[in-house]
Amino acid sequence: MYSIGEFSKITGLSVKTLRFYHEQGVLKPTCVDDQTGYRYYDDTKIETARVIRALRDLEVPLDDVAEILRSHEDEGDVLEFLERHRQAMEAKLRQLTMIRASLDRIILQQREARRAMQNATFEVQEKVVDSLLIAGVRMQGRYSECGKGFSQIGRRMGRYISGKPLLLIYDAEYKEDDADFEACMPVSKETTTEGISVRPLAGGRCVSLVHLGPYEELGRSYAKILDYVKRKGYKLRSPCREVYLKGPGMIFKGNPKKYLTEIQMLIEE
Amino acid sequence: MYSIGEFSKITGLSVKTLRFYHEQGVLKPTCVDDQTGYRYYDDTKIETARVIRALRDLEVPLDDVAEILRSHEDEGDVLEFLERHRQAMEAKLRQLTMIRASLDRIILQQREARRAMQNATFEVQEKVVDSLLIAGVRMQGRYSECGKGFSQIGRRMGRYISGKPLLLIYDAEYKEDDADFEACMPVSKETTTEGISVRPLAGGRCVSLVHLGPYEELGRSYAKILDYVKRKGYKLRSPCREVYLKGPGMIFKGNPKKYLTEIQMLIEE
DNA sequence: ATAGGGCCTCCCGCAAGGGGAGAGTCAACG
DNA sequence: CGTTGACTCTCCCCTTGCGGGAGGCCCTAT
Repeated sequence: MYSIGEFSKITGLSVKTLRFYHEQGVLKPTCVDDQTGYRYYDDTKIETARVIRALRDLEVPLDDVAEILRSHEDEGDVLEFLERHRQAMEAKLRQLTMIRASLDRIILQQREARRAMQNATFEVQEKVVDSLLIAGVRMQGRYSECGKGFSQIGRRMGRYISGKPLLLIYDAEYKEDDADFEACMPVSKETTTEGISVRPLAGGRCVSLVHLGPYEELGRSYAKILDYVKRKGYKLRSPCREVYLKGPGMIFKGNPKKYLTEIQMLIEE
Repeated sequence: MYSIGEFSKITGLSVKTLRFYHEQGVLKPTCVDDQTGYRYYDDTKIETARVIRALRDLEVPLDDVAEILRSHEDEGDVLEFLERHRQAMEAKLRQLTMIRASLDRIILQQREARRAMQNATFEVQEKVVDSLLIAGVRMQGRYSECGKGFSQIGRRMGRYISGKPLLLIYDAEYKEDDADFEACMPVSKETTTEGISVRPLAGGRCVSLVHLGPYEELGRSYAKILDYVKRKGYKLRSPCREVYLKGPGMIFKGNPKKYLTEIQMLIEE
């Protein structure tokens, strides 16, 4: 017979834990001294303790452990128990996997936003953009409505999004209330989804300007880039693009004064 | 201004949760009526509530949420916070993955044991065993020591184990104290590991007998199978094999009277 | 006799709320 | 103006699986 301290050293379960297991009826001492209340364990309890440890290491709830130990005679019950527990673990695992994926997306997004902030010159530049596969939702109305389109794409294509959201603007002139535009996300996989157009978007030479500040002040940057285009005598190819390098994130709305938006206007060569 | 019930419907956070968040200082009402203690929230709190929801959905601890909201000005801090949180989630995920793998192994083992119990005839049979890839630890001493070898293989090769443990017995005659044997596990991948020999084990025609009962009684079945071999005039090929169809499991020691052990003796053709 | 360690019970704490009791408040309806 | 039903308040206990500590009893050795 072992005292609780000795038994604790043998099994690796803390004294507190052993008392708790006694209270819960999971692992009862072989005998308890009436006078002193001292708990004593014998050798057969070592095996029981090992079983409990094994099950707890598998994160089986203590109540279930107790039940397993009670109906231990029939090994078939245990199998079904374990299968149910596996289901539970699997569910947790799926949830954690999704959380990790979300975190990865958010972190990547933040990192890119930070890099974009460092690289931005806030001057008109000429560059070549690659063609890329996009998923888009064409909309009419106010630009402020475009969030709906982005979230629709996010819900349907979440796993395949591979870049910054962008807006294609089909109007030749600025319209406030009845604009014609398309909310787009670069995607890595060509899937067919109702209401969402997945297709390649052609690249080419373009003039580009990164705008720092809230969307209401985009007009200032448009003026700057259009002035540049006019001086150079370039001919524009519709639609014009806005790439949201840094905007309201998935968690924080952020500070609009720090939003970064790249205006891209493709030109004919 | 919204009452707590209205705000609850707007944000999807329960009234209880809102009161709790107030108590924890995570989301304070815009004002509280001195007389009645009623909490009132304004529109700006909706955004805060959304942020909290987003972070809680990512299982960020409430204390961290509070800290994030306090130091919300600097978005860089948030990024590091999220990276740390990702680490934590990753650790949990790894643990869960290991638990799931263990559960899978145990469940599969139990299922196979059950099937083996149903299929066993307890008569000597002749059959052909396939060759299979094994990981083995050669040992000298008592058979009861073989558990060490199996657990060593389990620790090193856990992921690749693809079948029942088996023992190769190199002695020509029965030895008690100084037996020469090898604890083996079928594995799916040929890896090199110190102290463990991974190699293919040749198959072939063999006589086989499934033994039901504790290992101490194996002698009875050995007598039976050797008698059969002698009557048939077969010539045996060393080593002899014991396959542990059902023995002490990873959780339960089980009932030795229900242990199933298959004795396989390969014969020359 | 006393000192030191071991053991006992009882209570509080953790994370993130849920459930409910008992009492006070608000808004609408007759 | 009174009442009623819905709403809200605080306070307390519950969850899981223990850990920490207080205050007190027990055992053995010197």
